[in-house]
Parts: sequence; structure tokens; C-alpha cells
Amino acid sequence: MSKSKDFLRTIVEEDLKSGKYKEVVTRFPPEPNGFPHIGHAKSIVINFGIARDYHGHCNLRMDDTNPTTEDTKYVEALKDAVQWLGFDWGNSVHFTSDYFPKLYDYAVELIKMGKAYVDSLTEEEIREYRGTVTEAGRRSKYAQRSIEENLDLFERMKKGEFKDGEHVLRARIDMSAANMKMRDPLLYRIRHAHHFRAGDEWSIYPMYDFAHCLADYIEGVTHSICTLEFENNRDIYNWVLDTLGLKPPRPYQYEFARLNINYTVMSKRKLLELVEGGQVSGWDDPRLPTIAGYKRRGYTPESILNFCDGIGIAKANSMVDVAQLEFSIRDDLNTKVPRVLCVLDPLKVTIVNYEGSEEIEASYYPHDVPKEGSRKIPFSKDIYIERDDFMENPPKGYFRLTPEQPVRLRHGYIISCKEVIKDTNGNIVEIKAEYHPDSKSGSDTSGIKVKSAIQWVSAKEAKTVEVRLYDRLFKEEAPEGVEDINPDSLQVIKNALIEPAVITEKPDERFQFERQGYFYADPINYSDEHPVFNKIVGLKDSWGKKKKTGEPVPKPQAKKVQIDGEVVAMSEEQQALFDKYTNALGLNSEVANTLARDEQLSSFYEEALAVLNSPVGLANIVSNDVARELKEKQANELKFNAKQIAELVKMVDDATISNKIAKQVFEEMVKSGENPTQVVKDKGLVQISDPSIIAPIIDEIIAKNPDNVAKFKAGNTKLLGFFVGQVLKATGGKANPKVVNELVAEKLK
RNA sequence: UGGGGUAUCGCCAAGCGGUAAGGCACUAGUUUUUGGUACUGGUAUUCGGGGGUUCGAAUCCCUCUACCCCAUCCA
Repeated sequence: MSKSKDFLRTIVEEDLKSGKYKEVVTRFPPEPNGFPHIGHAKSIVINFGIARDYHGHCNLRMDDTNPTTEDTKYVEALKDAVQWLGFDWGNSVHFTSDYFPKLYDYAVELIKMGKAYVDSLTEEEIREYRGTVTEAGRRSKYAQRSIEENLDLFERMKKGEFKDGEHVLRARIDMSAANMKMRDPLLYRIRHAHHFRAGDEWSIYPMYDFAHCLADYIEGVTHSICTLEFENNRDIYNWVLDTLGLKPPRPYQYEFARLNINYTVMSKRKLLELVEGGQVSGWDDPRLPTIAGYKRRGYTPESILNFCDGIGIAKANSMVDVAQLEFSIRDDLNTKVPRVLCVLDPLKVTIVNYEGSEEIEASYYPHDVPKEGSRKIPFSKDIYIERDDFMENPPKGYFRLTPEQPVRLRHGYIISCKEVIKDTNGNIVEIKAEYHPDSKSGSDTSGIKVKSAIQWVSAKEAKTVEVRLYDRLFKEEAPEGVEDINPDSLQVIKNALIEPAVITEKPDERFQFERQGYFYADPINYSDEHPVFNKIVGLKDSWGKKKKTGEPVPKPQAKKVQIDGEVVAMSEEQQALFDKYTNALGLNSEVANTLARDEQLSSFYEEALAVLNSPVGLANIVSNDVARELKEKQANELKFNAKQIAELVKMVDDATISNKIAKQVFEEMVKSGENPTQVVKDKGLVQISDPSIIAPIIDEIIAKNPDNVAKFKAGNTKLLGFFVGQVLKATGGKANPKVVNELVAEKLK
């Protein structure tokens, strides 16, 4: 498998390789306050998947720190989802509430360290004191309480001596932090509420930011993977663990983009609204993106798993096309499921020249699905076909039955339309047809060519079934709420007709109704007396698509105009420097701009310039490479100095080394702080410019890549870079690229 | 507006200085007793915009733009 791995797996692999952890431990930590949806599935697949791939384990942990919203019924739904997807959480499900005593002790420890205090501001005051994104907040006067007082108050909070909201425990961090989350975050609040597991034992409950990192630590989690909106919380995560000085190893948090799918909603709040508002029949309504919904609809766990693998993991907010999900389920079911005949909208057909009855042996699977199994389909003179499959005045390209065009009854005979019977309103109510006796499927000697084979059922033996046709719940690609609901998301067909074997033999619970789609025997409402099938997904329909594309699809797609914003003006000193650089030293304006605007860079540059009079060469390396290092570090933290950079540039000026090698040497200097001359000497990096040495290498490369030579000669000039790259690789980067370029160009002419 | 993120095809997504992977969707054709499947081909001279460095930039530097997250005693 050359499938590239995602950034999380890359991190995990590195951590394992470096010995940071002996074993990888992840966790799936939902809050049990709602039904899991396909976004959770993504998280489950990531967390359990990584644990599986790297032979570690993944805990299922209920993050139950808020007693007012959580419930045990959600715990069950969550367990169900994980299990259904095929993952194993080991011996037991974990609960953050199990750690409440330990968490309390950690909080006490923080208080003793002077790192946490009991605050008694009101909720509004706390908000007010926090400041805004642009203004610093200010600390509460209660932050001055002594450790003893804090300890006492906190203990009494625990004992339940105070009312809800009277006090909170806060971390003492920084009320003016640019990251709002770090402005003395709340650690505990008072809640005289019944917890679905802890009962009434506690009157204080830990906040997410305090509980989550510690729960991870307690469980020995190594990689704490969550969604993007927790990026800002990572600082607290680290603060708590670091401040407590816990024994390593400890977990680190990484974030990925949550899943969005078009034409659906994924937020717990909106899902709850739909369920409570009665827009859907419950958490397991087949139109919902809940796991329970997909399960009820007939999706397989494999299809969800494949979908999650297919969409990848990254940090960019994105909206996945439902078509991708639909592909996953079709792709999975295609090779698994029996094909049967079902008529959704029946049109009576009387075969006037057929008498009696017979049974036709028909395979459940098409030729390209390597599965065994067949059933008998009854045939007689009275049958039903799909109303869509007959047209009196067909458009061009219509393959089905018409007054002029015969059609094959799937697995059966070819029939021709003889007469169209209509009611008084002109609606077609029946077709009189003739069958061709020598055209039976498998032993056709009629020589009649038909364009298609259609589904049908024998009137007498067919079973009546209810079929529920589901479509997307919303008509808008990015729905806001109930106003965007698709009014046709559910169509119930009470009297569909299906061949009897489906009901009597029950060869499976999922079927392909030929030419229509995949269907699932509803696990709740299905009974032998009243069979009910849910449409999982339709088959791809290139005919339907072709019909629709009658009207032109206009694509206004105005090219987006990029507006360039104002660049911040330079200060006077910066402007003076800029002028000096461009005028006296001959730097181009971009380089001069970079240098002049950055104090550290310009002084570094000046220093190097004092050693070596090579203004342009120095400016380039300082404004590009040194700048990169100075982004993360202060000048005095660098392992190399201006003098060494001057030395490096001198070698480039001398043509001792090429620019490419200079970069390589620079990297080494960043790491070790060694002198450039020494690095060049140690690694033998002196550049090769002698054509007589380079030429044979080029010949070799050319000989090895005849295809690319041909492509190049055919006009693919990009390949020049390929050849140069190869030669440079062969020489360990030492060949003089300019010389190589000229030589290659010449040889390939 | 301060901070933190993210921009590569219609939708996802690889790529980490040397020929712009792959999947979905779309499209053309072959096979087909499912207008399904399978198979074959076509789909980015270009990586949010503009500059710069380099023989060579999606990748390094500068700068601008757009979008997302943060001011719950939710998670």
C-alpha cells in the first residue's frame, strides 16, 4: 500500500520511533448528552483505528462532567455505535466521573501551589472581568485569598455548604493572556444536581478543561485527539499537566477538522431540534446522519468505515459531498446483496397469447458477483411492470417498452406491446402485449434484439409490501434549520409489488431491487404480514441524468477578484534603512523591505556586512534563511552568528560551493553551530563544476530514462528539472547546477 | 479589532526544493439480459493573490486576501 498516511499517524509513528512512548493509547471521549452521528464515527475510526494500526489500545470514555445534560440512555447509544462499527473498548467503559476523587485531589494540590483560587464573583462579573478579545481582563479581588482560605472554601464547596454559583475554583494563569481561554479558567463549579452515575455524592463538578487532560493522564493516554475547536484549549491542557508536574510520560493534544456533509446537519443542537420538533420520527430516523439512523436505514458498518477512510484526516474545514457516502454504501452492497424484482408503481400488462403458468429459475446474483444462490420466479399472463418502463411517445434514446419497441422481462421472455388501454381521462391503465415463446432467457432463439430488460412481477403471486423512499432531509446544501427541510424527504409506497421469494425465502435482509436501488427490511416495522423496506440508496441512474440535462446548466462562476489591502507604512527609521539598502547597497526592494522592517534581521545583516562586503549575497540569505530561524527564536538563541553567515556567503561568492550546498550547510549550522568552512570540509561538499566529470553522469541518467527523454523531446520541457534533479541527486548535490543545466539542455537537444 | 488555525480540480485529499498522487463527482468509449457493475481513456502548464530567493518553488522568505475557532459556571 502506497497510501499516504495522515498527519496524526505521522506524529504517532514518530513518537513511537523516538521512544517517547512505548505503546500508543488513544481514547474516544464523547459527552453522553446526545446520539452519536457520523461525525462521531469519524472520530471513532481515527482513535480506534490508530490504536489498532499501531498495536496500542483505545479507551471508550464518557466525558460526564456536566450532570444537568447527561443521561445513561446516551451512554448506551454511544456504546452501541462503537460496537456496531466493529471496535472493542476492552474490559470496561471509562467514565470521567470515576475520577472525581482524584480530580479533587489534583485541584487541592493546585490550590496548595498557589495556582488555583476560589473566586466569588457572580457569573456576570466573571464575564465582565474577563475582558474582550482586544482588551485585557482584570483579576478578581478574591484571587488574593490565602491558600488556607482557598483550601477551606473549596472543601466546603465540596461539602455542599454553598448554593449553586456562589463560588468557583479558578486557575491562576493570566488575565491578560491573548488566548482568552487562559484568563484564569474555571476549574470547578457548584452544581447541586443528581449525576446519572455519581448520584448525589458531589455538589461540585470539574470543568472540561480541568477534567479532560487529567482523565487522559490517568488513563495513560498518549495522543489526545480532538476536533479543531479545541485548539485554543490546548494551552490549558498543557498548563494543567505541566503545572502539576506529573510524572511522564504524559499525553499531548492534537486536533483535526470535524466532519461536515452537505445537505445535512451535524450539530447536536440541531439534531435534537429535529427529533423534538417531530420533523423526524426519532433519533433513528433513516434520514438522520446519526449512527442509529444509518443503521436503521440499512447502511453497513463497512460502508461507514470505508467512507471514513476515503475522506481522509486533515486540518482544513471542509464539507464532504453526500455522493461520497452514497458511493461507499453502493460499493459495499454491490458485491454482497441478492438482486430481486420489485415494482414500485405497477402498470398492468396482460400477455394475450400466454396461457397457464410456469416458474423461472433465476440467480440472485448477476454474472459479475461471484456468489451462489437462486430462486424461482412465477410467470403468468397477468403481470405488472413499472409505469416508467412504458411510454407511448418515447423521447429519443428511450430503451424500454413502447408500441414499436419490444422489451425483455428480466429473466423471462421478450414482449411486444399490442394495445394501450386508457381510462376516460386518457391515463394508461393497461397494456395488452404478446410474448415471444422462443425468447426465454437462457434459451433465446428468437433473434429479437431488445435494448433493455425490465423488472416485473406476476400478478397472482406477487406480494404487497410497503416501501419507504428516503431522500435527503434538506433541500439546501448548507441547511440552517427547519426552514430548509426538503418536503419530499420521505415518500411511502404502501402497495409496491415484490416477487414472492423475497418474503417467503428471506434470503437476506438487504436487497438490490433491480434497476432501482438497495433496500433494507426495516428492523422495527417489518413483519411477515406487513413487510416494510427502507430505501438505502438508489442505483446510479445515467438515464435519469441524461433526461434532466435538457436545460443548460449555466455557470456564472465570476472569477474572484482579489483586493489587495494596504501595507502598513514603515517607520522613519525603517524607511531610512530601506532607502540605504536599495540605493547604497543595491538590494532589490523586496529584500530591503524584509530586512528594514525587522529589527533583528537588520542588525544581524549589518553585523555580517561589517565582516564581508557582499551586500546582495548576505541580504538574500539573511532575509530568507536567517529570517526563518528568527521567527521561532530570538537572535541570542541561535547557534550560529553573523560572522559565520558571512563566511558562508564568501564561499558562495568564491564559487567554492553552490547555493544549493549553501542551504545544506546552513541547515547544519542551525543544528550544530559549527563553522561553515568546517562543515564543507567534513562533508566534502566542494562543488563540482568540471564538465568532464558531470557529463558521464548525465549520459547515465539519460540512458536510464528513455521514456522521459522521449517526453522531453516531444515538448515536455518541465522534464529538464527532472534530469537536473537526478544528476544533482547522483552527485549528492555537489554538481554545479548551472553547469548541469547547460549540459543537460545541450545533450537533450 | 487581539490570539489561534486553514487555503492544492466541482467535493475530499497527497505532496515537505527536482515530472501536480489517489478517491468521489463529471465525461467519452468497451463489456453487459440491471441505462447497475467492471474495464479503458479524458479531465489543475498550475497550488488563495502579488512580490522575492534559487539553475529550479505548491514546498523557503515577505506581503496582502478570504474563511473557521475563542469573550458558557457547555464539551
